[in-house]
Amino acid sequence: MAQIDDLLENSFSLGGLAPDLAAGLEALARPMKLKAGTILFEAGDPGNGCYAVLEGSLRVSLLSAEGDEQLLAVLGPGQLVGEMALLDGQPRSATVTALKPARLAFFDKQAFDRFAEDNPEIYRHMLRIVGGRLRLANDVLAARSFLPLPGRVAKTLLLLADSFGKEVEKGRTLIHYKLSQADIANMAGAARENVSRVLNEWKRAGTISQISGYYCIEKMEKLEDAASM
Amino acid sequence: MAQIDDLLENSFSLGGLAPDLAAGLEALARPMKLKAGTILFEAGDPGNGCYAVLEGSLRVSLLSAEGDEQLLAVLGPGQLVGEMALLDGQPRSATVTALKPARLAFFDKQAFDRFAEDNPEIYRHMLRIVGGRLRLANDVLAARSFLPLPGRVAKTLLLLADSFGKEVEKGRTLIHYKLSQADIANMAGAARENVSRVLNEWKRAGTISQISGYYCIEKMEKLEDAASM
DNA sequence: CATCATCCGTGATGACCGTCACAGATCGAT
DNA sequence: ATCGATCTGTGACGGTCATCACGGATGATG
Repeated sequence: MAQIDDLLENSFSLGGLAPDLAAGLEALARPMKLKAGTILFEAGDPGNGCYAVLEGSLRVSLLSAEGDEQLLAVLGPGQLVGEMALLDGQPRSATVTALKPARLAFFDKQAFDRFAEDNPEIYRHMLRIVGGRLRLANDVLAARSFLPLPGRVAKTLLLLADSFGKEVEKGRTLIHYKLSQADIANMAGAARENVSRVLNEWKRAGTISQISGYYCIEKMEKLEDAASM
Repeated sequence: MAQIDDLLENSFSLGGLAPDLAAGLEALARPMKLKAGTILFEAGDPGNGCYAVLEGSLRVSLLSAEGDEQLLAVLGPGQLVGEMALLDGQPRSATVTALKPARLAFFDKQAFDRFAEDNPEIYRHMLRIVGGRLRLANDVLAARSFLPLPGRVAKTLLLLADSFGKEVEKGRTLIHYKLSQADIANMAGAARENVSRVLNEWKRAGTISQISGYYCIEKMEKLEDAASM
């Protein structure tokens, strides 16, 4: 359980809690595993708690009746998911799946509520997380509204770089997550074929590159420029 | 100040607070007026507090560099706006304007923070509000991703009916807010001309009508059907 | 290493919808 | 009541981008 503790104390999303709170939360957490390719929950399901990612990554997406996907986010270790269910009793608003095996910590709604009643400061923390999500959502919507296809792809890469980027060298940012063109297309809201064309153009121009399958941003400015509204 | 009190206790957004909390908030509120056509704040401004609408209505929107607008919401009396600034210290993420004169109650960030420290239950309340906004944002993004133009217009009308609809008669819902086609277009993410074509088609089919300028939904199912994904 | 599944590149085609253009309608203001 | 300003209806045109089609690359798996 030490690892959960570590994450709760150190991660971006869960960090900043007073030690006694983190300890209290740790006691609530129920560790669990998720196999590759399985669904954690689907939009419309009743929400009975939330999860923290300990290891692996989860994809959060909206699905249309025809099976089209709008990828909202890919969450790595330290991120919370499904937290909305703790607030209102509403059903889950998105679908969450694991591509590769993942380890999670589950927080039961009832237990969490009881804990929060005694430690209401925890809400302040949740507010910051949910607020951040809202900002992100607005940002994505703005991109969708104002930017043409290449701009949306640029925006997508920049967002991914925020979550998974490692500045491997001065000015070069590696996106340390295995992405298919289809993934990028589903985030940017575009057809895979056109994403392919855009990415290749940028590769030829030296704006981006691929290092053993991982995308690498070579000229950040070019992308920022394409993504600016 | 009795009116503020009324709103805080009765409104959808602010209701449900324990009476002593509502009273405490009332003490914090600073009444203010906004003239027609003025900007309350713009995206990028530092956020120093939040506002509750007492009278009139505000439009929340994102603006592109070229002046295009993405209307996120129209808020009527009882709604909170600018609450994100209370959570993190981030700048405002959207622009809020008043078309017609409005009366507001302003909550200063510092004062609010101090109050919330003593009454942390208030955060639970904020969470429900922000969570609702996030759900809405995802919903709008899904519509943008999956629905063709007519579907997005239908969705927009249904959303507006949620905020401003009065069931004037069995099955007929009047949207009690003055909307131009341009407004609807800016919410739906479409060109005004095409919105015009869609609305007229629906008028001819008897799906909607206009009563002294206000739109009225005659056949809700038709719209729901068009907006379903 | 052979086979199958997925992923990727690229052309051709055309639909959807944004833009332009403009006339008629509506509404406030003087 | 009149004028200007804004809003609305409708046609024509063209661009962006989704879709289809398919061959080649890459990578998992027995």
